[in-house]
Amino acid sequence: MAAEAALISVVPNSNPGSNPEKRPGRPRSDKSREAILDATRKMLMHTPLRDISIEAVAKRAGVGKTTIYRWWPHKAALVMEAFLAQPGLQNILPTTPGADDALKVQLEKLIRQLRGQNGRIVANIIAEAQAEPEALDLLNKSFMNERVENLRRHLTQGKAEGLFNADLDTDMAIDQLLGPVFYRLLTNPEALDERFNSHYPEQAVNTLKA
Amino acid sequence: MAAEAALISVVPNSNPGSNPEKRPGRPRSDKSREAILDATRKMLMHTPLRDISIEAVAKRAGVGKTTIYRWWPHKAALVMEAFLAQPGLQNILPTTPGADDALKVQLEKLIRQLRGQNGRIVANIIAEAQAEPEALDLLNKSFMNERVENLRRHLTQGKAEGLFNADLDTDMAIDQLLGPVFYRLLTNPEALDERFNSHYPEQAVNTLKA
Amino acid sequence: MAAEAALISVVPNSNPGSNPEKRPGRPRSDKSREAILDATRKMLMHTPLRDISIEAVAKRAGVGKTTIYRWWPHKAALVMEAFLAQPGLQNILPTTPGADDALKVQLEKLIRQLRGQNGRIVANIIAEAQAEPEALDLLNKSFMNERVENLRRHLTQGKAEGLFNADLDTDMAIDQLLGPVFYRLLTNPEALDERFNSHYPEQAVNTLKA
Amino acid sequence: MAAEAALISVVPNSNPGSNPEKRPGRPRSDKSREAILDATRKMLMHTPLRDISIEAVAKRAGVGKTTIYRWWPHKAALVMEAFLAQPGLQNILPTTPGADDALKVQLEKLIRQLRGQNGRIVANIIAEAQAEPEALDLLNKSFMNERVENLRRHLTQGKAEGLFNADLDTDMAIDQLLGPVFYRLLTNPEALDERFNSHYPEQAVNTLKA
DNA sequence: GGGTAACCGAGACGGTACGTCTAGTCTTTAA
DNA sequence: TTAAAGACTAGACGTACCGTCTCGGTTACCC
Repeated sequence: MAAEAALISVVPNSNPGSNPEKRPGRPRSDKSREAILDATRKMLMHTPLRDISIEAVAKRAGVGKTTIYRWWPHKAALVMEAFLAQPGLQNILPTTPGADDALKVQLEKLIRQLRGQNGRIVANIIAEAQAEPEALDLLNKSFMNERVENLRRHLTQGKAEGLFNADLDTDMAIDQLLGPVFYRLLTNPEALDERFNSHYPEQAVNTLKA
Repeated sequence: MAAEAALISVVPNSNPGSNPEKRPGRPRSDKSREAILDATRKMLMHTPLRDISIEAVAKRAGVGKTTIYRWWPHKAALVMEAFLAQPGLQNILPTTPGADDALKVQLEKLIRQLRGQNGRIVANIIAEAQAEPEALDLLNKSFMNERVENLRRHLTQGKAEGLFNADLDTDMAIDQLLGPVFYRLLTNPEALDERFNSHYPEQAVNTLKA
Repeated sequence: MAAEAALISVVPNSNPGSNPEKRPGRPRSDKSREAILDATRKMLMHTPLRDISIEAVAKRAGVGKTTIYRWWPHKAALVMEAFLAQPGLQNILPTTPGADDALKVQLEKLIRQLRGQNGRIVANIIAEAQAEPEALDLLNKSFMNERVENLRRHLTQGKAEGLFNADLDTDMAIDQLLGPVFYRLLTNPEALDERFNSHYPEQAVNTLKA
Repeated sequence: MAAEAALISVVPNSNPGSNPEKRPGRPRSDKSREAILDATRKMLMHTPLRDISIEAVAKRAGVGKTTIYRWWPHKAALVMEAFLAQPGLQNILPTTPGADDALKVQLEKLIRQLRGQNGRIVANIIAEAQAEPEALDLLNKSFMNERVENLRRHLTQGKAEGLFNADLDTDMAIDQLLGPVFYRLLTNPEALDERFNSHYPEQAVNTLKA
């Protein structure tokens, strides 16, 4: 739910008005919107993002191209909405007592989310974002930030508790935790395997300890 | 020179035979080859990889499109050869006494190489490689591996010397060192700044210490 | 006008609906249509059909290639429409009293139309049609048939009047009249000269007489 | 045999010198020559002339492209030699007593030669020749002329015998006989059928009679 | 028997055009 | 009045051939 809200606030024009339908003119077709997102989702299953064209999405959705261009500024925005609005990508975490355990749980959850199909899609979104600076922002806002902030919270707490060294650079520590995961995702995705998932969080968090 | 050799062995057909020219037919034109790589290099200076077309490279190089397609299977392969065969990307490192210092020096060198223009290009190559599995291999073989192997050597040595914990997973440790660098490169390139360069290698290597 | 109508009914999609424009979406651009036909006509003046490329037509007309491919299935179809829709190719004949004179007039008119530039174009269309069976149909429907039918009418009438032998095979007689004209056009175009025009119709029609 | 001689004298460079092999250098390879003509013939069986490329002929014949370009100036020249040098295309006619019968026999022979596969090829050659003036000459010299001259001989004889009107224009009469055949071949090849063969020569020759 | 000349195959070269696809924009009708 | 449909210009894609060229070699003749 948090994800949904964040997404909506991020994708411009996604919901044209907060008040329920007060604007003049023909209203947006929800059928088209769903058809577009559906088509996108289905194509993401078996096609690299690079090879998905607005044109193809429009054709598959039975919709004019303009309808897509009106509501989403980039392919990246469309894909992000289609992708993130699916179940299993929310970042709801159980509350755990220790800051170190919380970090580990967060990392495990992330790795699990990035394995297989979904991982490929995220990798492709990151790739796409290299040529579309706005998309990079969108990616950070709709996917990265909540993970980052969660890590930051626990790191700060851990520093306060003396679990981690007080002069540890928090931003850098966050990147030390997340970096290896995305590095594998992008340069050697098969290495993001079960073994990695069961050892990496432990080793990564422990090396940060005071 | 090591880079050159590695590259040649990696790009298929780049050197058609190891014995000096025994094949029939008109031999490959070195002039064209250079013109193509030159044109590619120049376009990389000011254009995002996504917006560089084979067509444009051919035109700028004064060469037929076929000549490019004959020798390079992808845009990624072409770009990789053009980019990596330039000076300043070799990974020649001064020999340093301690394994920990050696690791830091390697990381600093890498960060310096990935800042600015070159960093954008590498990021774009990684992005391109997401849709072209062969290109990912090529990237690993021609750029990543020498860095990785260098780190591995020093990590192994460090473990032998008791500098690092003996049961540290070396592969994972390598990714812990490299991951954050590429993670920033891809998701927040401005963060790959001077400050990062002067603190990250120290902090990263130290957290690995026994 | 008859030619125009015939042509339109023959070229598929040329007029997308018989009712005057009720479909959604942007309507076909008449400006583009005219520009394309114009460009084609102008290129036909000085270039053999074989050397006219769709690409060049598009460029000269200031039009996207797709627009041409959307509306014309072949180069032959395009050329045929461009060529036949020009003035001087309609087959309006003065009514003459005798069937034999009518035949002569029709042949003279045809020979005059096929001399010079226009003849070359028709010859090229016939040539093009050898590799494109659809184009052969189109040629027959839009150019040949009206001449053929006119000849048939007068031959039938002539047979009824006893001017020609009653058991003359009409189809064959038509080909006996037209054949030599096209034969010269294709194998010896210079022979389609003034002398031929002033003697052939007379001799051809007379040999058919009872 | 006459055909062979005529052809050789027509295709330039086909026999590089009149004296039998006195020149220095490696002599022309007859094996390659045959392979090229064979390959061409085989491709003509099932491919429209337009879609036969020199490149493909060379590959099929196991021959360098240059070898073809060295000896034949056009595709049309190559095809003409390949096609005409096959059996069944010589125009050897039994001597018949009457000039009118001789004409009929010549026409029947021609129609039989132009039915089916061979007819398509001739049509394609005529088509090709529209864009290649030299080829038109070659076609006339190597195929048309002997038929034309045969018709002329018999027409002249017939006029002398009083069988045909003395002031009949011979050239025009020739075209009246041949025209319809080629006209059907090019614009309506299915009409070149058995029925046509059994009626046309009779009707055509008879209409010429005094 | 060495030199020279013309041939041969292979195949790379700079080009042109193909017909398709996609990007974004523009111009209608439908709601 | 806005949405949606679909035609528009522009231009890259990767492929097929064009006709030319440059190799290493071969096969004759000529001295």
